[in-house]
Amino acid sequence: MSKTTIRDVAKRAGVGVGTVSRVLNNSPSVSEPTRQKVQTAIASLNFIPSQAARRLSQGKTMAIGVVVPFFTNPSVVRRLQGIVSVLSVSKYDLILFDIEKVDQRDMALRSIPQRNLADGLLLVSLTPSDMDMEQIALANIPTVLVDAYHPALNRVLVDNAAGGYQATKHLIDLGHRKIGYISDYLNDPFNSPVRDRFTGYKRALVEAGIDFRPEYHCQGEHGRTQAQQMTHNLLALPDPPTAIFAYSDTQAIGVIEAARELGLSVPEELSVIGFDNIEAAEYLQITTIRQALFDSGVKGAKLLLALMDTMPPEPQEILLPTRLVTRHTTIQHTNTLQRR
Amino acid sequence: MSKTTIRDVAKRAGVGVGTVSRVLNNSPSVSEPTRQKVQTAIASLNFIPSQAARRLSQGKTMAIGVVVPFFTNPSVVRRLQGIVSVLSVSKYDLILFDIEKVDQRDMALRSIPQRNLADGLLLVSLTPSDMDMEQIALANIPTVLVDAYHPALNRVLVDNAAGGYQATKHLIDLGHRKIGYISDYLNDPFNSPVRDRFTGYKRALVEAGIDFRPEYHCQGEHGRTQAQQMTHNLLALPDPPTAIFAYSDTQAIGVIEAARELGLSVPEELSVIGFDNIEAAEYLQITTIRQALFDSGVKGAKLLLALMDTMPPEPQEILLPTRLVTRHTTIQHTNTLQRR
DNA sequence: TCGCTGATTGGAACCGGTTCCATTTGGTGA
DNA sequence: TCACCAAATGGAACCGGTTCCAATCAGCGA
Repeated sequence: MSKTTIRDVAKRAGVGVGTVSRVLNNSPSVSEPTRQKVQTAIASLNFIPSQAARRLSQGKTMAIGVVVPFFTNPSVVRRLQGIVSVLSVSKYDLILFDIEKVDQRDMALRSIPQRNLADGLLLVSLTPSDMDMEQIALANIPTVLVDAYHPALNRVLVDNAAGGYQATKHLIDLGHRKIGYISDYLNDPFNSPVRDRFTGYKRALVEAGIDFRPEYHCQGEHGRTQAQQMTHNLLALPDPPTAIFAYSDTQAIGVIEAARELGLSVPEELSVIGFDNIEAAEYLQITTIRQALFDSGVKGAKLLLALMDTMPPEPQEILLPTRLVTRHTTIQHTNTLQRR
Repeated sequence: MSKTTIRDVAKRAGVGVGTVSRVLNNSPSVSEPTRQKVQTAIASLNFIPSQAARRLSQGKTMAIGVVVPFFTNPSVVRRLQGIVSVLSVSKYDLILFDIEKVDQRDMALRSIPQRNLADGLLLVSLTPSDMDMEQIALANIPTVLVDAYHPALNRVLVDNAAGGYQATKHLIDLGHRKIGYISDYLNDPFNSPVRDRFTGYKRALVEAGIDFRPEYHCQGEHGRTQAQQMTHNLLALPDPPTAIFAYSDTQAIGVIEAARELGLSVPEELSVIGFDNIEAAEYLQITTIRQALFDSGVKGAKLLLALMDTMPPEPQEILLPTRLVTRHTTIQHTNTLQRR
């Protein structure tokens, strides 16, 4: 079927292959009558040029690789939506890689740059190790990190420390002194936001003259049910917190579910603040820290496209702000209310 | 740079290019000592074979194209997650195409099959026209529709008519007689589920001896706010419905918001049932019709992979069932309750 | 009329793999 | 010792575009 090649077209049109190629690429140095002849031949033969051949001879793939962890995570999806919105109107194809397991991570981050099947790379919420970095540098392929940091790479970052601070400050301003923090594992080398938000949390406490209480910090796998379990642990403490800052909205939902199970009303008996402002947070009226998820994808993709034209020597950094969104899961703390 | 080719490797290892190629492809007809030599050379030269060249000479792309409309739609995302979960552990790369605008649709559906940059195609929630079909047939590329129908194509379908029936039946069983239906435009040629669910809705009414009232059916653009507006219209009728069946959970959320604005309590004064069972429906405790979103993606991707091995002459069809999930937005209708 | 220039055009070489055919080598049975 | 066969290997041809250089041609000034 589609075995018609540029040579067939050339023969049919009575011209050389070079001329056909020129017509295909809109080269200005083809006379109008010739162009007509070739185009007629192309149409009558139903010819479609082979991407693969073009890629090989040009050395360009016209594709951008997007690497995403845990494609089920709503905030990752939102960032990806931003990326897609930019790339779908660009001339580049989008090749999507999903990393679900830790061991996939290393393999992928090492092999993807090398297979040179993409002219550019976007890594979403994935902090490359120095070893990964080596492969990326070796491949010499323009790369942008979205929601991840490496000094040698271009990046779009969210000010997570500020966000953590805002969240905690909000609770403090509401009169809370006993504030729990539920998060992913702090020592995950590939997740730096978790540490940044924690830093903000502690800074807000210190500023308010509140001692950090290690037992108020729970860490575990990311997820709603895990957060639910951690909340049960927190609230079972002899002196439980009156407010909980959850690392993500997904986890905040788990916190709220745990409270419901314990018969605690939110926010009257327990204030809860999340992070991300995913759509569900709006539906559930969860107070949260908004970060520009969609926009981080947009910015990252645009930065990459710009870099692919002219690679600046210095890695670029775009820092996006966070903002408190007050809804109905946080409220003024009143000492009079007896809990439990 | 990554300009090392198979010939460099061959020279370095003191063998022929054919042998290097054989080593790369794990051909059994290479002696162990030779394989060692070649592998050493590969490692020392830091050689990575070029995908583009391989694709050209093999005539295979090792990629699957996935075409998705409105990538912001949660149910589409969920299906895509299913697809990704299968493809990310396959040997195929995933090329993602997003179609946001109607005019993109035609262009994409016509050009994507032709550019033969993929060995297989998955179309999600996109009903191809006969003209599109022509292009697909012409390209002779294995294709599977997920949540869309065309007699000539393999497909994974959800029993939307049954789902529409279940939803309506549920409301009827609860004693409702005045049941609104809020949906996308019925005459959208590319959206067949909207008609199927409507069919189920009417069938349930007929079976129960309830006359279909055209004024109870609102159609409009898909979306939460649009549904919100339509609900206002419905509830402003002289004899408003006591229950509303929304075409999607997203729209059901809009319905609930409209009810809240009007001071109507759900479900006491207005029962609401959605469709899809997206995650937000669980959080919000919305009664809905569950369809296997994620699973439809999984099934579609697996079907495609199977087809790419052996293409059966007859188009395959997989029909997935729907199931009522009762939560807290529907309740027994009581005539005693005076509305408005 | 001739030489020169710029605009078109033809087509070989190339991109970097795979494949297949020819050749070499080692081993086996008679 | 020789014929024969299977295993291993070398390398030219090929996949289908692009690119660049050489060739042709028309037009123009001298």
